[in-house]
Formats: sequence, C-alpha cells, structure tokens
Amino acid sequence: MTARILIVEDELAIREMLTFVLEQHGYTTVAAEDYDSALDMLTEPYPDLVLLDWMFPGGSGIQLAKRLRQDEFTRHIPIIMLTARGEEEDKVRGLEVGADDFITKPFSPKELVARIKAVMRRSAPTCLEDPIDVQGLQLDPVSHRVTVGDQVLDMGPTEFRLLHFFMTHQERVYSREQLLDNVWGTNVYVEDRTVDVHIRRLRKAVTHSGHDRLIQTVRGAGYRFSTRL
Amino acid sequence: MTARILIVEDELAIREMLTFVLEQHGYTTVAAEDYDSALDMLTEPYPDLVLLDWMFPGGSGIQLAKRLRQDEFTRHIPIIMLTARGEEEDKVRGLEVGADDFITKPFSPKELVARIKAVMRRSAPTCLEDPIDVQGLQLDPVSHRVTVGDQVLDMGPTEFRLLHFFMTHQERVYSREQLLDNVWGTNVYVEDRTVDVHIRRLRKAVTHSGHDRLIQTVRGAGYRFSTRL
DNA sequence: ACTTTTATGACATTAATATGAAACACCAAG
DNA sequence: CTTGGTGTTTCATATTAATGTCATAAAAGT
Repeated sequence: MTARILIVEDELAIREMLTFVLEQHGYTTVAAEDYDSALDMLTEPYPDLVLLDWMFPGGSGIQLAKRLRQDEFTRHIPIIMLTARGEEEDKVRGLEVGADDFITKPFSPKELVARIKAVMRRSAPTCLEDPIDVQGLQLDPVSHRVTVGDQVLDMGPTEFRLLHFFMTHQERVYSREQLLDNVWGTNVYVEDRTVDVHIRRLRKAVTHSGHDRLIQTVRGAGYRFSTRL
Repeated sequence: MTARILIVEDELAIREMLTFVLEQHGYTTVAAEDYDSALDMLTEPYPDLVLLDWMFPGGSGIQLAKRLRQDEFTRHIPIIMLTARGEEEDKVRGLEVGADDFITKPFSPKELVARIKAVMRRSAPTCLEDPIDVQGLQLDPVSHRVTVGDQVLDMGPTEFRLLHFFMTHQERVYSREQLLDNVWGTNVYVEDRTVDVHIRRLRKAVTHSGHDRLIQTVRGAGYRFSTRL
C-alpha cells in the first residue's frame, strides 16, 4: 500500500529533494511547480496527502488549500504546509483553511517522514468512499453524483454534502445547529434558518423520484433522514 | 438555561459593550477588569464560558487561560480570546494554551454571539439517551420517535416530552403542577387544566395499541404512568 | 341527587416551518 | 477591472402545526 503524495513546490532543488526522500521511503510522488499544474494533478488517482509550499507562483498555498477543502473529492485529503521560519501568522490562516500540519524550513528528512506518517495516521479513518443506496436513491462520493436508476439528480454542493451526511446518519434527529456543525463545518457563522432553505432545495432535487419523504421535519427538534413513516 | 459568561477585559468601554450585547441575547454576565478579580469570580457558580482579553492589567490572558486549564473545576470551561488585529502570532500560543476560539477586534455583535454559540455547542456533552421500552411501547430520544412494533405513533412535541417524562418516571403520581414543572419547565405560566388536554392528546396517540391504560388518572392527585392495575 | 373532579371537542392564538425572491459572495472568463 | 454565472445566505411572507383556554359532557365520590 504505497501512499501517493503530491508535492507542490516551486523551487526545483527542494522539489527534487522531497521527491528523493519520499520515494526512498516507499512513497509514490507526483510534483507540481505551480498552481495550475497542481490542479491538473488533483484528479484520479487522487493523492493521499499534499505537501504544499506556502508561497509559489500562480497562487498561494492558501488558495490551493481552500480549493481542496471546497471540493467534495479532495475535502478529506490531508495537507501539510511548508513554511519559512517566521511566517507564524501564516500558520493561523493555514489552520483556518484546514491544513493538518506545518513543517518549517529547513527541516530534516527524518522530521518530514515522521510528520507525514503522523498526519496520515490521524486521518487514517478516511471515510469509506463507498456508494450509498437508500431505497433506490444512490449517492456515490467518488463520482460525486446522486442518481435514481439511470437518472442523474442535479443539486448544489451544499445539498450534496447535506444528503451525504443524512444518508450516513439515518434515523436520527439533528437540530439546525448540529447540521451546521456537521455539514457546513465549525467556524462558520450562518443563521439557523439557512438550513431550512437548503433542506428545501434538497427536497426539491429528490422530489421527482419521491425520495423527499425520506427527509423529515421534526417539529421543534430539527430534521431527520429516515426510511420509516 | 441562561448561560453565565465571564468577561475579562480591562477597557471599560469594551467591557460595557460586551455586557450589553450579551445580556441583550439572554446571557447572564459577570465582568472582571483584571487578573485578580477574574480569579475571584472563578468560583461557584462557575461561568459556562470565559471571554478573555489577550492583554490586561495584572497578568496576560494566556496566564489566566493556563490557570483555568490546570484546575480540575475549570478545566472544561470554554475560552474565547479577544485579540487585537495583527496579534496573529498570539493565536498560535493561545491555541496551545487551550483557547477554544479567537475573536479579532473589532468585531460585530453578530459574530460575537455566533462564535459563543458555536463554542458552547461544541463543548456541550452529547448526552445520548437510550431508547425506552415499556410493554412494546418504544420511545427513542435519538430519532425522536415513538413506535409500537413497526408502527410509528404521531404526536406533538409536548406530548412527546410528557411521554418521555412518564416513561422515565414510572409508578409514581405527579400533580398537574409537578408535571408542568417537569415537562413544560419551571416559571411557565400555564393553567393546571392544560395538562388534562395534553394527557388527553397523549392518550389518543397511544390508544390504538392499547397503551393508553398505562397513563392513569389518580383522582384528586394527578396522573401516573404505571404498568400495574 | 348533588358536588367535585376529570374528559373531551372546538377554537383562537401563537409558534415553527416552508417557500420565493432578493442580496450577496466568489470565481473564472473576457 | 469588469462581467456573467453559480451557489449561498438572508429576508419577507405564506403556510402549517402546536398550544392553551374554554364550555360542556361525563364520571366519580358523597
């Protein structure tokens, strides 16, 4: 089980060093030297981890990190940021964006490998990316699609995440706040009532096949995804 | 359920503003302007959350945060740090000490309240309750449902709470007033007789399966939930 | 039979949710 | 830098459900 690591780093010397060290330790690597080529490499097969230089041509590391976190595909890929000494304030922003760890240059190969192992261990229970089927309503996290039979249902990213959460947490009431925490993520300041709107849009998207009955309102408590009733 | 919030802030203007905003939103507040008086206020009743200015006379915020984390009684109290813009590197240290969140001045009341809510929600213990079964009548607090076999019983929120209370307090008579206190909550101004109506509605909801016999009238005293008689 | 207490249906009031549309934020293309 | 499109959040309003109270019926106790 060789893990794939994407290296995003503009300086050739460091890039080669990283590649060498990592392959020496049995990892498979791909390298990009700028924002665009990094994006090109963020397709299948997806890397298991991204080593991201803070500053590089064609965009900052934070931009790429953001992008990774926005896409359902890449949301769970752990990110390790490479920062120069003294860029402490960047760490904060990095944390906010969702970086999993930081390595301050210069660093030793030993440290590098240790951190990579640690991060991958931490995110080990990487969500099972198996398709879910509930009464003909199928959600495939990998292809990022919701289908009923051969009909593809159209919905926004938030509705997709909401449905995904519901399908993996059935038969349980969630308050609007809990849904915000679980689907939107913590550190997000959104009105409770916004959930209603997304529930409505999700219902709309699955109404045609009659699956809207799975999304149930529990008055005074929140919402529930259930096959009963 | 008014949460107590301890405000530690040396500037009078900000302290008053915080107090005003928070009380406006239904929180109870206590305020301290320095390290020592903050410590004085960290006794029973303990605050549910501490809003902590980074820099204030008689000690730094980090010192107080550390102290809070050391004491068994205050260890779990969430802390939100107030930092001035540009003190980014402090955030890193703050995180290490165990602050739960940061708010950068200046901030809007909305953001303040949103963050407080988020932090308290996060630190709230998710007391998951087990389903209760009494003679085939099943109440599941998690899915917020009452079922008999595969039949789902429909009832309003108040009837649900009432049944939940009864099922967890069997074989004992409760007066209407006691029921109001326990199910409606204290300091609620409602007629005694209203209980009758909800008892009626609850009975109606569980009559089909014959479980209405569990809800017994005790003339002159109140009601009782019992499997006997 | 009379008094007290509870049961029940109806209804006005209040609260919660659903919904459409506007405002807003973001990103990518021009 | 502007523009257009996409997706998100908020707001205003409609709709629906729940609640508390009352009047009256029924039942229990004396």
